[in-house]
Amino acid sequence: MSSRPRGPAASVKITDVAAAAGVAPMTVSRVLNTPDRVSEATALKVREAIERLGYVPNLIAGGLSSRRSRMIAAIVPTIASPMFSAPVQTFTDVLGQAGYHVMLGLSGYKPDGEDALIRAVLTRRPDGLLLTGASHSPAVRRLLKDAGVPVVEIWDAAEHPTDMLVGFDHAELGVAVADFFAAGGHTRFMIFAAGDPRAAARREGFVRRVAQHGGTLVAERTLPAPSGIIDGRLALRAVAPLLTERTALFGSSDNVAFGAMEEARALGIAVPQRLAICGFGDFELSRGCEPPITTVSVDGAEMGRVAAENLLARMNGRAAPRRVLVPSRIIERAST
Amino acid sequence: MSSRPRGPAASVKITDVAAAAGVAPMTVSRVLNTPDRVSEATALKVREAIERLGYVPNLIAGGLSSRRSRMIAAIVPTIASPMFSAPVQTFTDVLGQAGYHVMLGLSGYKPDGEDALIRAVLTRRPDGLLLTGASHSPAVRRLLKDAGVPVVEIWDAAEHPTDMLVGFDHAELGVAVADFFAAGGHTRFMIFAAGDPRAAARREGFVRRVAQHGGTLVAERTLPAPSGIIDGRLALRAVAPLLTERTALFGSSDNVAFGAMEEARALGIAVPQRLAICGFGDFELSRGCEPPITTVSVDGAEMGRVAAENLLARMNGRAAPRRVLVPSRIIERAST
DNA sequence: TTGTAGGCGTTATCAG
DNA sequence: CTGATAACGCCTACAA
Repeated sequence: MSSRPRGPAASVKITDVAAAAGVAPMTVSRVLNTPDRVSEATALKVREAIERLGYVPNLIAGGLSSRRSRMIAAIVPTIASPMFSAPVQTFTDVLGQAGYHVMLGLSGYKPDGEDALIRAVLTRRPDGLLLTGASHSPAVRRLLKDAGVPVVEIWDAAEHPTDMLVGFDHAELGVAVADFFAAGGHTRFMIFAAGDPRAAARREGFVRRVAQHGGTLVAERTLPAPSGIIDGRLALRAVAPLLTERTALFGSSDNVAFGAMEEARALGIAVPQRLAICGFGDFELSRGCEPPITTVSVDGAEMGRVAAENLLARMNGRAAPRRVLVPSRIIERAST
Repeated sequence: MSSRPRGPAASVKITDVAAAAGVAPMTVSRVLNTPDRVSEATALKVREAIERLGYVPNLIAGGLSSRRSRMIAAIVPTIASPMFSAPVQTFTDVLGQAGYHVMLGLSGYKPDGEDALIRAVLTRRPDGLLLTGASHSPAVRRLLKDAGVPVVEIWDAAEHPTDMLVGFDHAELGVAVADFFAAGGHTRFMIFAAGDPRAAARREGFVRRVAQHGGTLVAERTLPAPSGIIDGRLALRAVAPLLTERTALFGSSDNVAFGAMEEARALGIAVPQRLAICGFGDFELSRGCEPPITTVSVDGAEMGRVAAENLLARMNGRAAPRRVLVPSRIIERAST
């Protein structure tokens, strides 16, 4: 570990600016943080000095003193999927505009990845936390409560969120897709579900409802998380021999659905005549491919935006809803 | 702005642990940061106290004191594209394992987005910076030099990087694609290029080489950045009337190439017979679709990994290469 | 191997 | 509206 000699500008501190402007350090601080509490004349002097010296405030010091880090941690399984990159993108944008920075935590899909990450992240004293899903270890829940940090959970709809939640019910969504297929006259069903808890919930709802409709679950495959196009292709290839009659497939994501569709084409299985396909996520792919794929749309970007706004409200001492359910809806396209 | 009363655990500080363990605060610090300089016996006592009190170290305070924030800022245009989400993903993973956290900065595609972001981010005194591309405003270059922070630039191959660079030459890559098409006997060419500087460089190399081969540039379209599947479809539809003879198309990304291919199918234009298509990025889509699309592979994940490692080397006082060129290669598939 | 003193750069608080 | 003072919680540097 080498020590860290910094360049000239980084060593300019608030006292230097204060001296140069002929005011107290506290006045410089005010110019930066609460400009309306400073006379225009002194503010001008101070800003000139800041500019001239190339002063870059040190928010580490500021954070220690004020006990507000102005940082938010966002913990998602991965940003490789639009499922999570979309909310993180808008979350970061909205908070950035409010002067907050986002620390990115990637927990992967191992259940214990999150624990260590949250523990590590709390070390930075974030002013708020974005978590994915609402099922966390008891240790984590206690840690979060002790830390007293506002938390917003997305992509899930637990009855009792840790703190705040912006999400939807995956099982319900699975039910809706089963109903949609049944309304289309389907009696034979398949599902390709990824191994993560949320995909499992969608599967559970779907399978349960299929049974209620008296339908036949011809086959189901569990895919790795996160699952992709190739996973969808392989899964379809594996179940292809069972596709003797008209069947409805619910894919774990639009990528999976697309992969299944491409493999069906390669195998000469007609979509939607012999195989009807519904995806999940409304990725650009599902409406850009040919034929476009029916999917369940949940607005990830919107989830990120609302999560950011609720967190901001909370951090500014305002109230924020504990539980926001975002709408999900089936977008019917040519694949069904 | 409300003040921030924290829970019980957050108020436990190193002095509390020290008292509970019957040692000096400095000893607790050593147990945490340089365990080998502490006897096993005291380390045990301290760890027990940490556990019992639920102590969560405050890295803000530690950072102020040590002048090392253990944070790295990663600034990319967006994480909505695999182009950038892949390197950010591995970058974050590798640094996370080394005890660093990544602050995410999304600069968009407006040229001035980066300036403000870098300025804001330096305020946190990051120990290192990841930037996208190597063309930054003079103001930024000066700011970075003054800050004395290690910087690694990815996705580009400027002759004189700001500090370190892990990338490749986009113009050269455009040339290679033109050569590849020419070797396939093509004489008519098209390109769909996004508006960002790197896509523009690929276009420049491609167009230049096409001319050198005496080929005809039948058409070109500039797409918005970031461009997607739909952009590719629309662009192809616009130029379709010109596709009277066998033509080779270079797309700005695999998404664009895929969009073009789907639109061609919809219009009854045979791929690859009448229209040969090469994409860029080797996204999963290009090898998962039917037919799979020829593409230029650049390993974004690898770029992120190397960038992280070089930054780590530098931060630990070791030497790191100024300029690493990662290989790009054309992966030939059925679309050409 | 462990402890002591002092300061990192800023802001809350109170006084003027 | 402006200033003085005292933390914020930890680590560097030195000493024992």
